[in-house]
Amino acid sequence: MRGERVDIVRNREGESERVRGGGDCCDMRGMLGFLILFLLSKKPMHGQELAGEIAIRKGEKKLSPGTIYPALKGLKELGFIVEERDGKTIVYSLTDKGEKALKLAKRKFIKTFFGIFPE
Amino acid sequence: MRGERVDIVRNREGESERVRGGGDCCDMRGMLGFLILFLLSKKPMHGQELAGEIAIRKGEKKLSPGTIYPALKGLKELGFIVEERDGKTIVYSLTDKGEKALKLAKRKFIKTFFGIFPE
DNA sequence: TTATATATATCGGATACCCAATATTCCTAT
DNA sequence: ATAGGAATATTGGGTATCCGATATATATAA
Repeated sequence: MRGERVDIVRNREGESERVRGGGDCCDMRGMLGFLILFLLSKKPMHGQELAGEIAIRKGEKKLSPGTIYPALKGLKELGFIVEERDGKTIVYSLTDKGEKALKLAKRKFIKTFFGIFPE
Repeated sequence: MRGERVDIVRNREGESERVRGGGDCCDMRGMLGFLILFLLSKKPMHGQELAGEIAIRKGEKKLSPGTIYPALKGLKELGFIVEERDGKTIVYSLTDKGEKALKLAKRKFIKTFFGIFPE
């Protein structure tokens, strides 16, 4: 089926559960640009590397090329990231503008979701 | 203009900056259902109360009725929340199913955004 | 050189998020 | 009873997030 989103999640007993995206509650879309900026701020990466890192964090399959490349293109057009070819790959890193934008977005994110993280 | 999203953010100098949603970086949409479940898990609330709480957290205007009510309707149809009329308002609270879904979603959220929050 | 594998890029389509505007319901005050 | 206000609800439209499929480019291996 097309567009189906499935997660593999480990429950308390260590069994893997197969559930609709976001544990059936909400699909946890969104904030892709934010997540990309955050990850690139820690380490410049190329597209597939980024997709792999996001997959690990989300516990999902890698984002399809139709998701990751348009997202990178958008951030580049906004002037938040720059690309540098490195052999077969294109390594992305934050610009100063991207750093500033990330900082603002982070502040907002933390305020919005305050209390979600266990102390 | 329609659909325009603007935030008011205070910068380091305490001046208020007017920026496109999410600090110009990414619009921070998404996860509305998740945020609603989280807030309701702390305290049952009615629609406008919820919208007010979200506005404070995001530093934005209150979500429009066209956003908050369909979101609540969806969560209700999924069986995650129940409503109880209280005079003029309808108070929403989590069901057991909603609690479970929130728990799973929280786990995923924390894993996805690990490192965003300053320790 | 040619084949293969990987990374990058684009396209069409589906769904979720979100808004402003409008409509409806319900309580309360007059 | 009725007028006003607040909460709730729906509608139409715009954008972002996603997917799978397909196409292109590049490096490496045969």
